[in-house]
Amino acid sequence: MGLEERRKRERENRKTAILRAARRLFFEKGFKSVTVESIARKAELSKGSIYLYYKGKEEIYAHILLNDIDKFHDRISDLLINPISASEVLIRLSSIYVDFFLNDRELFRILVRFMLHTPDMNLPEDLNNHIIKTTNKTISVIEQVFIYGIEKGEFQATLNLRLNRNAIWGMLNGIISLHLFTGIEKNRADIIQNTVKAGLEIYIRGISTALQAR
Amino acid sequence: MGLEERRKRERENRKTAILRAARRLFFEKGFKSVTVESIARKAELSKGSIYLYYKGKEEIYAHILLNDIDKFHDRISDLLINPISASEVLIRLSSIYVDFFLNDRELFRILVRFMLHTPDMNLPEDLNNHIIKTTNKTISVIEQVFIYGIEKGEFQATLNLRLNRNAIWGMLNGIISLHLFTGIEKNRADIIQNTVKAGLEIYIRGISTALQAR
DNA sequence: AGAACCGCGGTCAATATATGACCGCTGGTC
DNA sequence: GACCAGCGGTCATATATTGACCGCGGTTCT
Repeated sequence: MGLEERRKRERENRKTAILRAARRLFFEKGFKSVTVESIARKAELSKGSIYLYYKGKEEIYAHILLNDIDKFHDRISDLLINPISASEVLIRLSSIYVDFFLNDRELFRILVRFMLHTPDMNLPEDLNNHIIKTTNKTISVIEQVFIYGIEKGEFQATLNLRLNRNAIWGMLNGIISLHLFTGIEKNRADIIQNTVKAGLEIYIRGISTALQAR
Repeated sequence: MGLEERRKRERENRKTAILRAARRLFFEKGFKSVTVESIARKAELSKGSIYLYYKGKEEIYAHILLNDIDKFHDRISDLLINPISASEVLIRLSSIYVDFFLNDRELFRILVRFMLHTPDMNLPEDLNNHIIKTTNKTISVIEQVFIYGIEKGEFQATLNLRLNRNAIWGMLNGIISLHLFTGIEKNRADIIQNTVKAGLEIYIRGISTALQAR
């Protein structure tokens, strides 16, 4: 209700307005071909004002990445709260994964390049660390699901965690990459989701104890 | 989407924020005992800023009156769009009238003093004219209802328009004044509404053709 | 190759907006 | 009638915003 409070609130609003504007632009054009001027216009500000809120174009980009990565990690982590079965969690996880990156190709591109150790731009040190840390935490969720599945007797106890984690991870990225590369559009997302789901179910069958029981 | 546009929009937002803040204060304390500083605080601005948007306290008050009067007139005018019967319109009109002024005592006080030609403050010339004009238009709605009633054969054709208009108008104001004066509160509004409705129905019976038919 | 040019990220003097200490007046108190 | 308190309104100061401008890296022209 105060006066200081109002200015603070308005400052935050400006910052998020810039982020929202920039996010849409980066999403559809990529980092390089988005100009600061265009961000300013979309945020209904002048170019100079952008620099009152962020150090520069790169920092804006960094914030967007951080937001997206954290949001993604949160969505994935939520799966562990009330797991029904390990298989189910894996399937949901994949669905979230695919959905997220089909809506955020730019982030996907960044993360893939990160994984391949060929980043295409210099991000600030701490952002780099954050990305690596959060990505690892997210990947480790898959491992945790495997552990949970083994504990519940759902998966074979002899499962190689790292190997299987990498397999799932790779499969997801592969399918997404393939579809993005071949230019499939967002409104065909269901096709991709079905492809992933089908592949995953076969994969899960391969590592489940049910197979052994027969 | 533009930049000029954003600033214009924000200016309007500030103006309405001030008006909203001021309205609440005026409503509960009356014109004199509301300080500009208190309006500024409620609108989360400094006192000086208020004067960037309005010439002064009086102008703010004037705008509030204008808004309220126009809104009131609109609500009353809407009744003429799809009239069911003249009696029904009169009853609805009275209900809106009472409801409106129970929620806006300050405006009621002003308008009554206007009608009695004893305004308690000097308002700008054009505001004065607007109030008089709009008030007359609103009063004339009652006359139009009578005319409509006569045309539909609902009321006696010999009805004296001005006399009956004044009677209704006076009755409404009288009942509201009485209740405001005796300190009845807003949450007892139903009692006032029922009083008005009962009185009005008797009045309408008095001027309706149905009586003659018996 | 290198000259000439262009477009962009980033800067900064100029402008617009917001603030609150201050002024003069008024109405009340002793 | 001298004092005071409290208010509406002002204005020098502080903060926020703007867009013309700068320099640099990349691209085209000769």
